[in-house]
Amino acid sequence: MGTRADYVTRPRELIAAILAREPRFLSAAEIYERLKRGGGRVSLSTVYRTLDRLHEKGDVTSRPDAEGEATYMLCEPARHHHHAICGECGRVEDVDCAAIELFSESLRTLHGFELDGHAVEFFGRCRDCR
Amino acid sequence: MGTRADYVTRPRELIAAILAREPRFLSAAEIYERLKRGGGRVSLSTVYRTLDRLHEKGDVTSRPDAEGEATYMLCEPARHHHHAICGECGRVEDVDCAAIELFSESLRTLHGFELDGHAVEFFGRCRDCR
DNA sequence: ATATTTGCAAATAATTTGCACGTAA
DNA sequence: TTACGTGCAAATTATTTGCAAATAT
Repeated sequence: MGTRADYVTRPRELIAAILAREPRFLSAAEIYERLKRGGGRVSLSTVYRTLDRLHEKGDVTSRPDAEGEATYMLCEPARHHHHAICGECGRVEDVDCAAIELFSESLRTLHGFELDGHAVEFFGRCRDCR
Repeated sequence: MGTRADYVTRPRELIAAILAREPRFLSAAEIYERLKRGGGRVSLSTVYRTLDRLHEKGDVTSRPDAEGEATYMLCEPARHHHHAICGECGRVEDVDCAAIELFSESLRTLHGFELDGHAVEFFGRCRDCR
C-alpha cells in the first residue's frame, strides 16, 4: 500500500479552472453554478469532494463565510501570507509588509499572544470599495 | 406600534449566566449541554432564539467556528476592540494596543485597505498554551 | 388580560455518504 | 485490467419555523 494516485479528470480540470480565474472565496454552490453555466455536467457532491481534496493537499484555503457556509480559494502553498478580505467585493489580497511583523511582536510582548502565521485574516474594505 | 417588550424569563437568565461565566465562543449545542448538566429544561430552539436576540441587541458577538458552526460570546457593546483567539484553549482576549493603529495605518498606506474596526480577529496561541 | 416566550415536532439547507457505473492509468 | 472517480439518491447535521400551551407584565 503506497501513495494514492491522483487522476486527471474533466470535473477536476473544470473546478481548478474556475478557482484559478477568481481570486476570491467561493462556496461549493457558487462553483457548481459556474459549472452549470459553462455547460458542464458535474455533480455537487463531486464539487465538495474535489474541494476537500484540494484543501487537504494544501492547494486551497478554506474558511466559513459570515453565514457559516464553507468557501474556498486557491493559494500558494508553503508561503507565509495573510489575507486582507474586502467585505464589499470579496477580493482577497495578500498582505506582506513590515508592519505586520511589528504588530506581531507587540501582540507577543503585551499580550503574550503568538500569532499563528497562517490563520490570520483581516476584514475591511479594499482600495476600490472604500 | 412602539418598541417591543423584553420579558425576563428563566431560560434567558440561564443562558445569560452561562455566557457571562465563559469568556469563549460557545456554540448553541454547547450552551444547550451546559443547561442540561445544570438540570435546566430549556429547548434547543429557545437557545437559538435567545442567542439571535442577544446578537441583534449587540450584547453578543457571533462568528462561525472552523467547521462553520455558529458560536457566540458576550462582549462589551459600543466599544472598538479586537479579539485574539487562542487556537488551543479558545480563550478570547481583547486587543487594544498602539501597535494595531500603526498596523492599520500601514495597511491603508501600502495596500489601500481599510480595516473594518469591529470585524478583526487574530488567531494564534495564548500565553498559557504556547 | 394580553403580549411575549416556550417547547415540540416538522421543515430547511448545507454537507456527507453508500453504492453501482464510468473512466484514467 | 483495475484502482480511482463520479453521479445519484438517501442520510446526517445545524438551524429555522408553525403553532398551541405557558408565562411575564
